[in-house]
Order: sequence, then C-alpha cells, then structure tokens
Amino acid sequence: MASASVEDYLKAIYLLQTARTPATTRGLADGLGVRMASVTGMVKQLHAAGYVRHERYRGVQLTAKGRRLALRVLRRHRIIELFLSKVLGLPWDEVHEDAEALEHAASDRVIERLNTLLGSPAFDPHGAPIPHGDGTISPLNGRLLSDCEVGHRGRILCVSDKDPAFLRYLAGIGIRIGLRFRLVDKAPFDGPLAIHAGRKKIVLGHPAATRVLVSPP
Amino acid sequence: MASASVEDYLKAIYLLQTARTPATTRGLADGLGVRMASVTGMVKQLHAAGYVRHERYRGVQLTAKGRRLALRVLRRHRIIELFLSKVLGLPWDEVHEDAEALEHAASDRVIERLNTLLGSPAFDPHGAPIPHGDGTISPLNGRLLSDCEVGHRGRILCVSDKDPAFLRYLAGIGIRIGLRFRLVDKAPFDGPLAIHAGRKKIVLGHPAATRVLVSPP
DNA sequence: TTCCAAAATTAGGCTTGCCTAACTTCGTCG
DNA sequence: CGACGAAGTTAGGCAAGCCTAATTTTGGAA
Ligand SMILES: [Mn+2]
Ligand SMILES: [Mn+2]
Ligand SMILES: [Mn+2]
Ligand SMILES: [Mn+2]
Repeated sequence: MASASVEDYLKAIYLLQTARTPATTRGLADGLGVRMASVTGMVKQLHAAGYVRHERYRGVQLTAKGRRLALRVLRRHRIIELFLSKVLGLPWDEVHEDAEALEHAASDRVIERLNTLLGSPAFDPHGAPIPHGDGTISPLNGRLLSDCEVGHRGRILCVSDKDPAFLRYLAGIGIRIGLRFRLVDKAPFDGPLAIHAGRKKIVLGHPAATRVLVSPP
Repeated sequence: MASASVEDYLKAIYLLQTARTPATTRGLADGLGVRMASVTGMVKQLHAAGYVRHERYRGVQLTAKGRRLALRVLRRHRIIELFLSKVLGLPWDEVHEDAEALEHAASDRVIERLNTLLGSPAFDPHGAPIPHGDGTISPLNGRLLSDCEVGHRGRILCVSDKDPAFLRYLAGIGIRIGLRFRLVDKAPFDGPLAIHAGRKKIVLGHPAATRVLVSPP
C-alpha cells in the first residue's frame, strides 16, 4: 500500500497535468507545501516504484499505474468531500482539509458504501467530477468565466477547492455550483466582470473570474 | 497534535487499565503488534510528553493529560464504528479495522457532526460505552457471562471488538448486543454454557463466555 | 536461597520523508 | 554571446517509529 505522501504527490501531479500545466518540481513543491529538494527526493521514489516518468530538469509524467492510483485517491477525496458537505452539513470551504486526511484512511470498502449512500454522485461540492470506480473520469467541458464574452449564458460548473477564503467569498456574493447566469459586463484591461443570475447582479474581479469554470454557450 | 502512534499507545494503555490489567510492556507490545523494545522507546516519549507515569520494570500509568487524550481517541473510535455499522451498514466484525485508521484522520468537527447524526449514542456496535465530549465516560456495570450462575437472567451488554472471527461466530449463533437471555445450564470444569433467548437455545464454550459481558441480575 | 525463564531495557541500525546549504543547469535578456 | 536569477539536483542531517541483538532485572520454582 502506498503511503499518504505518495498518494498526495500522485494526486498533485495528476491535478497539474489536468490543468495542462507541466508537473514541475516547483509546481509540486508549491502545491504540496514542501521544499523543492523534498520533491526531487520523492520523485526518485515514484520513478523507482513505476508511478512516473522523469526527465531530469524537465517535469514528471504519470505512467498508467500512477494515473490509476491518482484517480483512486481523487475518487476517495471527492466522495469524502461530498459526504462531509451533503450528509454532515459542513460548509464547502471546510471539507477539503478534512478530506485531505480522510482520503488516506478510508478503505475502498468504506468509500464504495459512501458512494452508494450518496447515490453514485457525478460531482463533488466544488463541481469537480468524481472519478468512477473503474478508473475512468468524465472530463469537465467548461471554460474560464474570465474567458467568456459579454452576453454569454451558462452555469457555474466548478471552482477551485484549495482556498477556503476564496470559497467563503464566492458563497458570500452568491456564487454556487449550478447557478445559471448571463455575463452582462466585462471591463477592459482585466477589469471586473458583472453577471446576472436570477434578478441578482454579481460583480467580481478578473483574478477571481479566472478561478471559476463555467459551461460553454 | 499527537501522532497516530501516540494515540494508539494511549488508547491501548487506557484499555488495559480499564480491564484492571496493569499496562505492562509485554501487554502493550502484544496489543499493538510491535516488539517490546519499541514499546520501551515509545513509553519514554509518552513520559517526556507528560502522558504517562513510568516505574522502570513495572508498568505505565496514564496521567490526567494522558487519560484525557486516550478518551478523546476512544470517543472518535467508537463513534466511527457506530457510523460504519449503523449508517454504512458494515458488519460488526469489519468496523474495528477501518475505525482504527479513521480515528486518527477525523477532526473533532467531523466527529461531533457524526455524533449528532447518530443521535448522541451511548454505545458502540459492540456495546462499549462511548466517552462523552466532556472527557467523561459512563463505566459499564456488568459481569462476565462465564461468572454467572445458572438461572441468571439478563441482557448481552458488550463483547470484545478485537477479533473479527469471534464476532462472526457470535453473530452466527445468534448472540447480539441487547439480547435478553436466561442461563439455563453450565457444565462444571469450565465446560460449555447454555442460554435461552426467546425460544432459542444457544450453547457456547467457556472461553467464549469469558469474552461476553452481561447485565447483572 | 539460588537459579532460570520471561520481562524489560539498552544499544545500534534502518526506512520514510522532511529539512538546509551548496551545487548545477536552464532559459532569458541585455 | 554571456551572465544572472530561477529551477532543479545533490549532499548531508534530523526526527519518528520501527526492528534485532545483547544485557539487565524480576519473580517464581526448585
Ligand atoms: Mn478537495
Ligand atoms: Mn491527502
Ligand atoms: Mn474497536
Ligand atoms: Mn488507531
């Protein structure tokens, strides 16, 4: 069985790759909160265990084996997050931290029971797709809110779950997963965006809009 | 925050003390599945951290601080066991192992939500009392089935949760927590016991009966 | 009372995963 | 080109927790 560290590294590599960012030593160190030297050390282990390919001074890439394990961990993480949110009623900005620990302690047996209890859900509380039990995952087909044109109609698909303060902010201004909206204004030079949702108008800055994924037109 | 190992050691010490067995190096090593030398090493740590008193070549005793933490861990363990059993429907012989890992990963926030979800239960699936949130615990007032006299009427109070095969055996012969029974026969020289429960007759050996706690007359 | 096996401890070693400090390599910009 | 800052790696170290082997202490049996 892989250690909690190995699981977290593979998950971090997968998430970087999925964001089409190369999984660099720097990126992993920042994402995992460790030093670059620690990443270099662990990458050697991951390579020796057959989880990744590594080209020195370039980044790292998951092998099929590594991807399989990364998706298993991600499935656990997201099912646990949804359980914490939907069944226990924890706010969406508090579930990630708990899930980060529980994902390494919950057996597959427990995860599959949770999955059943939740009705085999497709998305976690932040709108991210839950990998399937068979090792596949349905990719999100969306675009950044910041990339949309004025007039764009769609729904809020997914937001990053890493920053609790950001999630509280979003909740505070009324943005939640599934919300239908129309982009009504977009100031130039990366200025703020305005959307209509129902009869409410919501304004948010450009940097925030780069962290929100919405459905295509 | 104490490590998972420290938490398991304190829990093991507490359980030995509660069973009125002195918490010896041998007993801890057996209970935790490690070597005696490892126990000696950890006991030094626990002493340095103020969790236990230690008299060389004698056993170890929890301080107030150690007892507090032990009860917190035991509370987590038993709430998680009940959740796995009652909400997820895992059989009672499978919950201990999962709880042993989850007890170190679940935050107090999650535990208190689970406790609420379960209705602030008093007992875990094996009949053991769940320590309260304030650091107290209601002791079980029972006696071993093997110590009862023929004619004794009572209920099954609690069974050990450590041995899955034993739990499966008990379930197989129809023994479960809360079952009302009358002891109808007891062979001499540590022979088998027979109880009536409802219209069923259940026979079990003396060693098994020493692992079953029942209510006093 | 002595002796012996079990219990306990000490000594020393290993693995994992992190760190800092020193170095090498990369890629960009003047 | 050439140099310089960022990225990456190497070297060496540390803490936790486990191990085996050797030694010491204990307590009960002879
Ligand atoms: Mn998350
Ligand atoms: Mn994690
Ligand atoms: Mn248990
Ligand atoms: Mn445990």
